[in-house]
Amino acid sequence: MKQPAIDTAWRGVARCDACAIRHLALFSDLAHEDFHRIHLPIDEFSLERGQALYHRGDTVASVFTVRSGLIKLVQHLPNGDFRIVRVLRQGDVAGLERLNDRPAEHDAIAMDRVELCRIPLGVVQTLRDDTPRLHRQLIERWQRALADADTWLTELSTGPARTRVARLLLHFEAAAGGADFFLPTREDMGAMLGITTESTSKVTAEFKRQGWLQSAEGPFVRIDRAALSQLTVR
Amino acid sequence: MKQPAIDTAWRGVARCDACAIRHLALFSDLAHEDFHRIHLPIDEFSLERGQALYHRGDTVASVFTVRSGLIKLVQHLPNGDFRIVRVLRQGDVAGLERLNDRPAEHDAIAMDRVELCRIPLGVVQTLRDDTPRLHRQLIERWQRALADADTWLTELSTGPARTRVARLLLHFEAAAGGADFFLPTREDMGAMLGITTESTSKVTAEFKRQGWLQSAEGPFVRIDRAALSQLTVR
DNA sequence: CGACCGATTGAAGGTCGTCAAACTACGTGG
DNA sequence: CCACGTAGTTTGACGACCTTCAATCGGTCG
Repeated sequence: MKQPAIDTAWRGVARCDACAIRHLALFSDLAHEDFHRIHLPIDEFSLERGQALYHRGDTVASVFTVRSGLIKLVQHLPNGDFRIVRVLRQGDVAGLERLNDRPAEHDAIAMDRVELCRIPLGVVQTLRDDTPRLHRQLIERWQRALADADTWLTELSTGPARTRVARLLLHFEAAAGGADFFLPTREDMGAMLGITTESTSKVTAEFKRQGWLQSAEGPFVRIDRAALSQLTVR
Repeated sequence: MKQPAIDTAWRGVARCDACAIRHLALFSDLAHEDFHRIHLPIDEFSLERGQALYHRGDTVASVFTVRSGLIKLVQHLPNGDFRIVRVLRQGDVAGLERLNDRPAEHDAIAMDRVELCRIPLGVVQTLRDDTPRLHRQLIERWQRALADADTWLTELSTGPARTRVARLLLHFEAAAGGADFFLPTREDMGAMLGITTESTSKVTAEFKRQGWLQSAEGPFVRIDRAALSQLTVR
């Protein structure tokens, strides 16, 4: 379960100004000239499912941008319980709290194959104070993370199990832009919803029998949005 | 239930540099000269229990500092369910999202008598870009709000009801610096914990019978920290 | 093939939600 | 001063839902 943490396939120094997901990334608003001020290397790498990007308490000198795949932020309780408090996807930044010189607050674990960029803290810190555009982006990220957190509490941790699962599926579908999406393990879904793995399995199995949840290519699924929406109101 | 929102006892223009809780407030790091740059009036006012500071969707041109009392941030679901996603106390800032020109994301309601300062957005915005100290404070607040949100999800929305109530009580006591603290209504506690008012009442009543929760002066209570801590581990 | 991991299913028991009633504290008005 | 109304708390009975424990199944990888 516990991985030694980050040390994986290196993919070479990234060229941010030619980045394919630049419009989503932290540096989306930077002007061309701003990139000349980046001296420190930004490299691309990837993680396999289950590998840790960092652990709670770590003080790595980087933040990370998710290029593809899903990262779960996990928080543990002294008694062994744990919850997934947030899921990061394409364009999100992992390790924002490091910008304040605080140790990481969660374990960050890959939910499937994940591609990332490592951005040295120094790069962000120097750019932040000079370029209002980056600055605005950072605030924006913070804002979004907080709004997400509230949504999770309100929508995904409230009501009976079937309702929560339905909301989670609708959420993932919406985040994928309405397309087929990656269905997490039952254990992970349970940890997001505050219910057991078994309960999650029973509900998803029922949804499949009803035809409201169908598997598509690979680990992807598709849902009957209308049917599941019904479950969220009652 | 629904209050017309903010319009109450005005207490006069506040003098921030002489503020009694300045060390806790948003402007704590500002130098004396910075205060001369504040032209817009900052006024003090208060709310009674149940009154709204603002509602979801509002676009008031202010943020607010809590001088005393407790403010709950409430989020509603289409089906009528709702959760309290955070509680603001002395020194906290309400309406941070307004700094990004976003409408308020919650209903902000006084849990008891609350004293506040209204800070016009303009004041914060102009100071923010010039003074790194205020800037750091803002990031700091954001960070804390996010950490709080995660804690609530992990500790207060996980496990059986008695465990959650125990954790909530310990939380409130810790936030009060170990002193006697204000015990919210059962309904509010339930809305924080994701359980019903009745369940909350049954648990707190049992705690009282056990002597783990005793009422002190007025609406205040005191707890047996050791006993309640036991409940959080099992 | 055999081991392992995750998903599924079932049975049993406990917890919690629902519904309803009684009780307390408090403020209003007769 | 007391009656009454209101709002919040407590309590109980009952049933639904969820957790727990355990077994089985399916697929993947060595």
